[in-house]
Amino acid sequence: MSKKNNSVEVICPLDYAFRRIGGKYKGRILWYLKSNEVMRYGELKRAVTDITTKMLTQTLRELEEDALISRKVYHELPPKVEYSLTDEGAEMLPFIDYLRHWGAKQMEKREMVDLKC
Amino acid sequence: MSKKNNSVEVICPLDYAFRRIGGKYKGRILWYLKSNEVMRYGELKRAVTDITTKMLTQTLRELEEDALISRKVYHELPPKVEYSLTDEGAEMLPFIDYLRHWGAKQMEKREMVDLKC
DNA sequence: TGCCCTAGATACCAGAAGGTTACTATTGTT
DNA sequence: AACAATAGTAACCTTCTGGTATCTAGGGCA
Repeated sequence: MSKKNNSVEVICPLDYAFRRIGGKYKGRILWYLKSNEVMRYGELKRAVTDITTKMLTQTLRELEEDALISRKVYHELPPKVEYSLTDEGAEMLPFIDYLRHWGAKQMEKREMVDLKC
Repeated sequence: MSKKNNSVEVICPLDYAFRRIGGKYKGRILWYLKSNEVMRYGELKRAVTDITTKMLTQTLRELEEDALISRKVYHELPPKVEYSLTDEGAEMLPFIDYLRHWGAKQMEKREMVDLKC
């Protein structure tokens, strides 16, 4: 998320992992990419209903920097950019699945309404 | 984390789950509780080396509100309070394990120093 | 009497994360 | 000539998260 590249970072792996997949939209983006193999910028924008272009771009850049997704630019007009999971990103899927199910179960228990996302 | 109890919350289970276990120290606290069965406030304070009393108390309250840990007060002097995982909290452990290992692997790949926490 | 212990509470503050709005380039279409 | 479509940028502002510092109760102990 943030990048304090001053000297050697000594941190807890759990914190590190959380920072890499935390953030308001990262989980959902990875999730959508799982189901769709490859998605264009606009498709993602429509999928993550409440995201703004600023946040989408920013989040995609962070995920790319972290090697969880890859970005393929087609030099065409109008522009076309495709996003897909990398192998490292795909490794996060079991974990995302687990969290989704757990979250859904908890929400049910609390009678919260599940916005199927 | 935050509680905006205005009307019915309609959210994505993934977001919901992230909010419940996100936060700077939640993962680590759950992790320590896993290894120790039950821990006192002061023990946790010493375990989570960089946490302040404010953040520890706040985080414990949130975890308790979310039913991930339980809090047992002994009415003694000096005070004694024990924290332990609930069943729901224990359900998070596989996920925490997964994240920890993934984080450790990634850190190794990036030659970062693992502060064993 | 004053200091230590435990398990916090409280007020105030800084910085990070995220939101809003407007703007960009380039080509095809009407 | 104006507009649509795509994939963004940039400046600015607000909110949220976490940090700092100080204070609490109530008994044991020197």
